[in-house]
Amino acid sequence: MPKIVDEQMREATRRRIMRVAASEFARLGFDQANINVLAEQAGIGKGTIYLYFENKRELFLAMLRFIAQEHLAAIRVALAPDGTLQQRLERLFRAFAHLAEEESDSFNVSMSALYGVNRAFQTEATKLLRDYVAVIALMLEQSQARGEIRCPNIEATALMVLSLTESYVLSAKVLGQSEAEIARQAPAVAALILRGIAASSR
Amino acid sequence: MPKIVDEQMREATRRRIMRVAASEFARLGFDQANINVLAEQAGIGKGTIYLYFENKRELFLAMLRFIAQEHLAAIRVALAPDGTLQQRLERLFRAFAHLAEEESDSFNVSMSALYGVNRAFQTEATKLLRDYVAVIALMLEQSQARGEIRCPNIEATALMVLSLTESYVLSAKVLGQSEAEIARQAPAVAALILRGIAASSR
Amino acid sequence: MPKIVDEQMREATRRRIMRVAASEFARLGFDQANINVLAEQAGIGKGTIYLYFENKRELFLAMLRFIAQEHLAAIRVALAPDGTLQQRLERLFRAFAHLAEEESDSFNVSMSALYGVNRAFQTEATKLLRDYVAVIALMLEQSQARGEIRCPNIEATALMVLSLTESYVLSAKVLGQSEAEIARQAPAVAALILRGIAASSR
Amino acid sequence: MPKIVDEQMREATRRRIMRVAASEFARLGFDQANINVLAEQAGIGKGTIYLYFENKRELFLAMLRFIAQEHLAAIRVALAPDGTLQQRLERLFRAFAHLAEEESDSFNVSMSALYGVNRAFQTEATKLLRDYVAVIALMLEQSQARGEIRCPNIEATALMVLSLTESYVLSAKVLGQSEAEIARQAPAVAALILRGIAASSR
DNA sequence: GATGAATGAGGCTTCATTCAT
DNA sequence: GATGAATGAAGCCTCATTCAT
Repeated sequence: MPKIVDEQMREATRRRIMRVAASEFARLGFDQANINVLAEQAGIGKGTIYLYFENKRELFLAMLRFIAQEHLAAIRVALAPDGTLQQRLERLFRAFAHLAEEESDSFNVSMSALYGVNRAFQTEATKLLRDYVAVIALMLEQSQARGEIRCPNIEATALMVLSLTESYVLSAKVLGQSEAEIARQAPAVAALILRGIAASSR
Repeated sequence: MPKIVDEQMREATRRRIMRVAASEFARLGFDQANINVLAEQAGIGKGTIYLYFENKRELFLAMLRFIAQEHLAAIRVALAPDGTLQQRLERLFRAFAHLAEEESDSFNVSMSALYGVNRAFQTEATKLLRDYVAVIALMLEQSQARGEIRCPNIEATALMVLSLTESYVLSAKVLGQSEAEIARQAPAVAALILRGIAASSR
Repeated sequence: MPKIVDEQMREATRRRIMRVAASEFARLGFDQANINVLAEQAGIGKGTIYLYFENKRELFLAMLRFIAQEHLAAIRVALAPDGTLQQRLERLFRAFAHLAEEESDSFNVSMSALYGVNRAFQTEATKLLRDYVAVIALMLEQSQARGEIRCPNIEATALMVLSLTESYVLSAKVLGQSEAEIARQAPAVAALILRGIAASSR
Repeated sequence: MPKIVDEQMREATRRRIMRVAASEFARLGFDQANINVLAEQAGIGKGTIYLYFENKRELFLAMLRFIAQEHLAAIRVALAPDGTLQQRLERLFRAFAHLAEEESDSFNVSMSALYGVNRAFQTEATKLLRDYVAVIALMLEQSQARGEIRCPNIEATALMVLSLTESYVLSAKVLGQSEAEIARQAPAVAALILRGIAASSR
């Protein structure tokens, strides 16, 4: 029995559904997104989705976790312990700018889940937010260990870093700036953050 | 004819509906919010809502504009030209922290419209975002005229101020911090912003 | 007390409502016609209609009887005992052609009530149909008394006269003929009927 | 795949819906007819109707075309080139009398669409009216070719034949005559028409 | 008497979900 | 396992009617 192949097939289909779901949910929001259309775009039958996900809500949550993992992976790469903190922050900013442009679907869905009103998903979104904060906190701890900064409240600072980075990118996008334009502001934003950290530690 | 009284009555009802609508839309999102429930909570008949608003969408937009005005008024008060720029930024931050706590419904709805995925309202939300940015830009211009700062790109800086303030409050709230806790961070955040402005102007 | 004037006023308003009702019912049908619009067109308040008619249905029926009376009056004039039967039939045909053109609202409403599916009004419509038939039957009796025709079944013949005349005009109108074009066919149709009567009496 | 069977099933359901629709629309008219009731009577779920027809209006139109086809078929049979023109006209009259009795639902709906006020369907109804006229015109042409009649305006004459036949049957029915009673008048009506044609051709 | 703001029953339609094939 | 035809709950909105002014 080609058990492994089947398992791979199954996982591939799961991902295809989630990929399409991200696109549709980003385009229309949770309620307006249509399972039938989604199935059609994934090239499978309506009923098939229910063989992979219990219901629409669970599909949404699975997709949310899936893209959060992808984003976290991208963030981890950006925050690799190469170079100065300033450089790492710049890479983080550019990573977000890139996600917002290249993975705008998943970026939008993610933002919407975090800051959107749909309380049905707030619990899950908060968990994801904590994951993001944790990754950044890890970087700050490393920098502190290296003596680059002195930071009394790592968690709050990590949150500050995340929220500034994220929301700056988002606002810039809403106002119509291109990825290149946004990326160009990386040094300034990174510097802003660094000084902020320095300031708040006094 | 008690024309004036009637007009006041009508406006009062309009506002009651929008207030309830803000609550429901904040709790459930646009699609899940139910006009029947909304009417019930406003203490009026189902059909009555349609005497005040053309349809659900128009009600949402009217409510959005209404709370944006209220928030803008609060922001203008916070940014009154008293004290130093640092102090004005602190007041701005506290004003947002206060809105997020006391007017959490309208704050959530507003955030959701700005950053949520519901593209149906993106055009309107962008307009409102520009209003917020304009008010902050005005303050920056005043500060520049006074020689407090030197700021090559007022608009971009205003956006930075807004997005940092807003998203910091939002994230802190999502992570469970109280208004008092958040407000305590006002000086640090304001300082962060100020240094950021100084940094980016060099 | 200006009782009489008031009574005249009241009757005038009643007629104005019915006139507007005929127009709206003809344009949209019973269900699609809107009482609010109707009131507006009649220049009175929504509630006022209910001071003159118990409800929408009763308004429709009253209007139906009212226009039937008008049409019957026109038919009686056309069938005045002047000239030959052929001439009277021609006048009848032209009267219908004229009604269909000049009073197309009431003509349509009338036809619709008679032949439309809305069984809610069929009883009343049947009564009116009998009135029409009776007027024509009277003419046939007069003609028979004068020896113009010999007609074993007056009622059936009257029905035949009415239905041919009416439906011919209606069909011609549906196919886009003008009143003048239709009226030109009066002699032919009258002759057709006359020969038909002669034929069926043998 | 049982493609053919499925296709037959689908067509059967489509027809069952249209049959029930004819009944309900005939009983209540377009607006008063209720999709829920209709579905219940067809023994299917509410939503199922929308798998077969886009909306209520389209269902009505489809039904209208469907019964028009059936009636046209019956008319064509009646007008088969057997016997004299008088005989063919008698068969036409009896066919209508039969339809009015046996298929009273579809007959009523058809009449209502043709002569009712619901302008929403007037365009379609006019098309159908032209089809009826065309079939009769064909017969008249054949008769003319055979030298049975001389008819300068075939179309107008066909319309005359149709409207007399149709409306005579309809009126008789409204006045409560049975199919048998109506059918008995076939020779008289046919003769009437024939003489009419002869008269108008002179 | 006249008005029109308020009401809420009612209906079309959508769409997540099921289940027989 | 995959499918999609069928389902029916749910919701927006209209409009005839009422009634306080």
